[in-house]
Amino acid sequence: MREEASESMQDYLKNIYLIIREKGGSVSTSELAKKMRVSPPTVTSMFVKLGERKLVKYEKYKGVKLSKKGEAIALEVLRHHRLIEAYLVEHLGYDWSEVHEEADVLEHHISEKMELRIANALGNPKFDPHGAPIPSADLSSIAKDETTRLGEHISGDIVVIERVREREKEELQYLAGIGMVPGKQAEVESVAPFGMVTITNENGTHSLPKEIAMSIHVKKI
Amino acid sequence: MREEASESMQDYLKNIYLIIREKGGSVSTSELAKKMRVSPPTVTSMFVKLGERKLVKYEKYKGVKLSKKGEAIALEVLRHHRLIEAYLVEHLGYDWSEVHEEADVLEHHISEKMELRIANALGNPKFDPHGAPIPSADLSSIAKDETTRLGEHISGDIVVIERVREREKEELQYLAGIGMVPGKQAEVESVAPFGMVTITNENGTHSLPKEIAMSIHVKKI
DNA sequence: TAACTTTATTAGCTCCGTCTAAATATATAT
DNA sequence: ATATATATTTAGACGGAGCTAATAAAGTTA
Repeated sequence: MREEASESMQDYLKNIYLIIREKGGSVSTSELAKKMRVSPPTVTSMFVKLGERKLVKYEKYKGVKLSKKGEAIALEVLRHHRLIEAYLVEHLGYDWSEVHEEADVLEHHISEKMELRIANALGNPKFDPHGAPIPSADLSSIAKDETTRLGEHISGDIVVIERVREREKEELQYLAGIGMVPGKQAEVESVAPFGMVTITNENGTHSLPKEIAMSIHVKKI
Repeated sequence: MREEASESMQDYLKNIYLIIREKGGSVSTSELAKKMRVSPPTVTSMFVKLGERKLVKYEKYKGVKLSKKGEAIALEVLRHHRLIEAYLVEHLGYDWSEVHEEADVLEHHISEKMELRIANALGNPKFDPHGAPIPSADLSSIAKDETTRLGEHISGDIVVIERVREREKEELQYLAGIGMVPGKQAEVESVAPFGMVTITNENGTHSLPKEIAMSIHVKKI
């Protein structure tokens, strides 16, 4: 499956998928250029190439959407990424916050066989250590997101953390340090006009900038 | 360390190292081209590039030798390769004969941190599942080869297998099937003039072509 | 040693993924 | 509605790693 796309193409497909899953619609040149830290012309030329290979539907000046095949490749890479993250935490003693870079590389290089063995060793998990859903082996499904963002809540809400989106390692380490990891509870103390959220949990009271609060997926209880 | 060389360069360095370790001297263009399945001009241009980067000493028409730095990179990659092979067998249930391809890819993509964790998980082994020595973490040493080749022995010799060099997966599977794996014993029944070696072990009597017999490292007992 | 064979190098091309600078489309604001 | 600002694409270049065809050096043999 993913052998039909180069490592670089796989990366573009994965990032297109992630952006669309988060905001829907299509992905623009500049959006992707920023996310992948390449120049806009590089993205344009990749859009053309992916379009020719029918991995993407590309309309000039209107961005791309994934084709069925493109989505399958994206899901396969994402499955690898998240399984690897889980494996590194469960079996090699990595910390939750430091698995991302390693997985970002290895996701392109493990075989089908290794994917299977890793999944088995983990008991075919449905979520990775950040709480992100792992696509199923047949790439047919991925758990639907039924969470809200911490940044959308109001004073008094008590929530349980379901997922923390991938961010800089230092930010994740900080969150881990204050107990804001999947499975833990927190109560929203207040929300400042500019979006700063203050919460209290078993570790005390902490304030989080809006952007961070929007990266924390929760369920109200 | 190895970040100073591209994946492709790492591969050349590793293969140069392996050839020199086996036969000494220097490595010729055609030798390496054959081993790596690329054309001779491709090898020549890589020799030039590695020479410029001082990873190799290249003399026109006389092949290459590794520099200190080139050897260190080769050893690092080899350490990765063999640790990964060992890990796949010990922790992910791979068979001895099927780990090579996976390791050949992953050797270039694991981080220092992962190398360390894998080595620890394995108890810092000195040999991989084929019996090949694993370079030490500081790349200063690699176990000296004190074995002979099965193909060098004569009728009546009883040997214990120390190592089976990497070959085609099917060949390794065959050898595993007849009990010719590191740790097992065998007696040399006869050696035909064209080098065919016939041995008897706990699985019965088997004949091996010379080339295979030369890939099996043993110690006489 | 001269002729021939084998091995290695040079020349020049290709594809991939990236870039910058210039041109053009689209979106926004006066 | 026009001018300006922003986003996107086109044009053209580059480095990496590979290839084939042509040339040249080294090695071998008569």
